[in-house]
Amino acid sequence: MMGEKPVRKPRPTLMDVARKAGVSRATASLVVRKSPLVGAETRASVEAAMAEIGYVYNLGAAGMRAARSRTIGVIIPNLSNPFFGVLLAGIDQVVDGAGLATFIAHSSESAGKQDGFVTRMREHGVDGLIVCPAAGTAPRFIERLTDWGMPVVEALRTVGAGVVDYVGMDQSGGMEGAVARLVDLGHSRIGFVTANLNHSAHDERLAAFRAAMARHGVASAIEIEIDPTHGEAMALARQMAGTQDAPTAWVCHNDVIGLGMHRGFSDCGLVPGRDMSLIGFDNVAETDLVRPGLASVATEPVEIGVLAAQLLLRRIETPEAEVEIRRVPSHFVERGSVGAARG
Amino acid sequence: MMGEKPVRKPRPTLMDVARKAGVSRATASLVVRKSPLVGAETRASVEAAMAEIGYVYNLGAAGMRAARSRTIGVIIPNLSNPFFGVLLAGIDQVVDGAGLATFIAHSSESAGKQDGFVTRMREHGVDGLIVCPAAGTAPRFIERLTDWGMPVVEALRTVGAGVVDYVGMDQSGGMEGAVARLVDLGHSRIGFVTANLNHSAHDERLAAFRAAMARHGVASAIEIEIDPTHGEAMALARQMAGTQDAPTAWVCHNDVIGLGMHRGFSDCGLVPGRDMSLIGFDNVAETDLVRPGLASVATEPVEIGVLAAQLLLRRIETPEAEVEIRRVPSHFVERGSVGAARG
DNA sequence: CTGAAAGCGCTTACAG
DNA sequence: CTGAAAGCGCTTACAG
Repeated sequence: MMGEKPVRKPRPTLMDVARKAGVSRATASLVVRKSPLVGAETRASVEAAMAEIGYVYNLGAAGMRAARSRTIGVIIPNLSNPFFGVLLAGIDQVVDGAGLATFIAHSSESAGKQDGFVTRMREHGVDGLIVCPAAGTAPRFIERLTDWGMPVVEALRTVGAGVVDYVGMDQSGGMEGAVARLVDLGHSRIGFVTANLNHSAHDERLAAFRAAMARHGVASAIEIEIDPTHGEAMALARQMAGTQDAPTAWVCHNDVIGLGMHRGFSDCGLVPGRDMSLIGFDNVAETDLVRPGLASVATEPVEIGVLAAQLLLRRIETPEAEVEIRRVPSHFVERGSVGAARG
Repeated sequence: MMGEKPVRKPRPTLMDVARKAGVSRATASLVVRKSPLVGAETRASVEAAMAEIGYVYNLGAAGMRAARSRTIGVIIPNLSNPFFGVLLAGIDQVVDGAGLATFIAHSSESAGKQDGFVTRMREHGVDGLIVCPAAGTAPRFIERLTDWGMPVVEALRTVGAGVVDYVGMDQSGGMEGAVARLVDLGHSRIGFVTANLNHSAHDERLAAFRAAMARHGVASAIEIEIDPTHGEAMALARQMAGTQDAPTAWVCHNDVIGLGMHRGFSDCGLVPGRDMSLIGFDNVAETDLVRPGLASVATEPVEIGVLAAQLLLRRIETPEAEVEIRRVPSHFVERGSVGAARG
């Protein structure tokens, strides 16, 4: 058994490998780095030596000389939101595929924690950073990173678009689809429920809503800002259920709010899609679990993650490349929570 | 503006700091490491020098000599499951508090990918590893890590319990509560829906169910294994809705299955809690969104993450410490999906 | 509290 | 393709 003496064994070095294989250390180094300069026979014997003595490449030492760590950092504002888990999976897929490792940090929407992380990541010598800025992050945050010469890509939210690469979603396509469908169904009193978070995606969604409403010649009945939690959204729906002349249709900043309102209306005996229409945003898996299903706007977190990682790798490779901004389209997904307006 | 020449500036070294402050490099090093050996005045002047020239501590170089990286690795099988996001937040909280950074890797339940990650983490010189083993991981996986002398803690699932520290959940408390409540309500035909995943938490849940059933003198009506997806669970519920003598109550391996069955039964016009009883596992936030709410067994992902990180830090500090196994209690949470058995 | 020396494990030119 | 030398930026004893 163990647990008695799990003492860390001294790791063999490249010198040990070289000695074992009867070559110089430089040659062994070339083999490790898969250089084509080494002959097949030599390579085989070095690799055999490595296997035999249990050699482990020391990336830290290599990086110190080579001035790169084969490491990137990712800063995520909210790990409890499944949306970010999926985004992370997309990033990981590309970064891992390129042979790099990912540091993760969880800002909990705190710009202060975020500042600390950035310093730590820099001390660890990350080759680049993907950041989804915490709510309330100042543009100064990104400037500091670029002053350092740190390759940076913003994802989902931006405070420095135009200065660094950015991959966000195009809110307008999905929002237009949602509003157009509501208008088609005869709704003219349409409300928007936004979240009290200060970040670009929030502002863009609200702006996209207003633009779509204007395009269809409808005035927004009401815009309400709440904490983006199930509980707050349920409370709002219960209140609205008893309100005279409340909107006949609601668009919500995200599915957390949409699902909460769905439950709140249902608790009051109102059926979404019949008594009022309800649309969320993000199209998370749970929209299919409630009855009737919650219509939503689909965004592509995996694709956004993949693109962000690709842009970062490019930026690391080519620091002087043009700043690039990518917007991943969104589209409306209809479900039972949407129906015709009632007289 | 930038985007033109974000060339990485050469970082100042400790030698630069020492020169600037008029001290030796060793003294500067002591200041960086917050050693008490340095006088207040000297410290102040060194710190001023660091600030002035924009010094950034090079953790890679420091770690090479000190033989520790102030870095740990975490291997997670499924980032799309919000449960793991929350677990990660718990881990991060402790690790970050201790001043270490976290590498994350996403195995997607693949033991093969997992092997690759472990090698890479080792090359990066992580000080320790928290692993939630992918389904199907062989015990050999953990043995290899301990052979290397790598500090390891298993979380949520174990293939090497007794050999390394492990923090899991105690399935039995919550399961007993769930089964006891069903029996109380007069149910005698109780089914269990398990997931086709091969890992310890899966086996434990099934065993806990059987034990609770035996304790109450009930024979399981049926045990069914499915893909743990909403779709499969919905399909199963629809099938069961039309089955003569189907169980009057169901316990599910997790909330993904529970929520899927909830929707499936509802689609057939059956109301959980009235026409049959339904209990999930994990108590995710979404259990409160469906109507009636899905009863579930609450486990504590944050606490499990916190404990796992604490055990790892201890193990790194004290490699020879006794192997420790911790089980975080679970408890039954009743909601509307549970009701009296009908004649 | 400080200085000079050696070394952590690798890569980078540079000469063969 | 190979070898000997220097250096990446820090920490660790060790003598003052």
